Amino acid sequence: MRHHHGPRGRRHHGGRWLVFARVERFTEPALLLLLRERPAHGYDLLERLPELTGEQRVEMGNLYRLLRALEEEGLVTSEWDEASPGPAKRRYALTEEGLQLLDQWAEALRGSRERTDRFLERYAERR
Amino acid sequence: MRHHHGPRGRRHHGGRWLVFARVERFTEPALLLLLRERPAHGYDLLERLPELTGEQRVEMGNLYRLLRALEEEGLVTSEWDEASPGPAKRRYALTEEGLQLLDQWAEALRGSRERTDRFLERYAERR
DNA sequence: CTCTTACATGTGTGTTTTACACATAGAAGC
DNA sequence: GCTTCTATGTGTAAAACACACATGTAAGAG
Repeated sequence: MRHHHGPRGRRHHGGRWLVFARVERFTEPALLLLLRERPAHGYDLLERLPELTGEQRVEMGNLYRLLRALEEEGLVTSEWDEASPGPAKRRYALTEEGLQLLDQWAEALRGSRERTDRFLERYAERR
Repeated sequence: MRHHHGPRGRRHHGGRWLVFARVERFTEPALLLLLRERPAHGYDLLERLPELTGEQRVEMGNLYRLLRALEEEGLVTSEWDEASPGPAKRRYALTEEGLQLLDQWAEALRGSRERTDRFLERYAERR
């Protein structure tokens, strides 16, 4: 069994806290941005996501589920890529709706950045 | 029953997406920062948190649970405040461990800010 | 004195998100 | 034949979050 996860973004290690702060559901906008640059399949996105997320790996299981969820919502479309060699791959492309969602994510992320800035400024005061 | 929440940070409204991007578990560092400034009780923190989180209200239920969890971990201490008037209030104060965790959160948030910046720069390219 | 409102601290629980383990299969190199 | 890389998935438990509701003190209005 051995299923015991600690709290999400932090753990105690070597007498000191190690914290990793992430934006909630950040893989979604990261995915949309990569797909705006060019259509791609899941495994390809899996390799390119860490450039944006800063994590070693994104969970592949959740990634594939997210892609299918986005397709159900009409934010991306997909089709089996018959042409290219190797195992069958499903090629995803951004829709107009997905592009609009990406725009909204970008605006929301500017807001998040401002809040983080305010936090850090307030943190820097009164040391 | 009527318990159906949509996806976390976004909803479709009026033919357009409304997205709100938050850092995971952000109430924790916000709480620690407020407590570094001065000891306070839960209800007081509840009113001052939106300055940092940017949300209308933080869920009070989760806030009180978080405070007790932080105490169990030795990050804050508390005692009933007998002196002040009104309903009994539990006054929380930051410990040395809590202060160290706040420092790590601040560093992690600088990392998150940088990743957000990179995302937004990449988003701004190739319009 | 009774009623309402503000203060203050909680519990219960359903839904969503994430982490981790595991399954399946084609193709390429040795 | 065997292993590794590519590629797409399923199962599920823990954690995080949203929403509803419970409990009790005190102050002010009438």
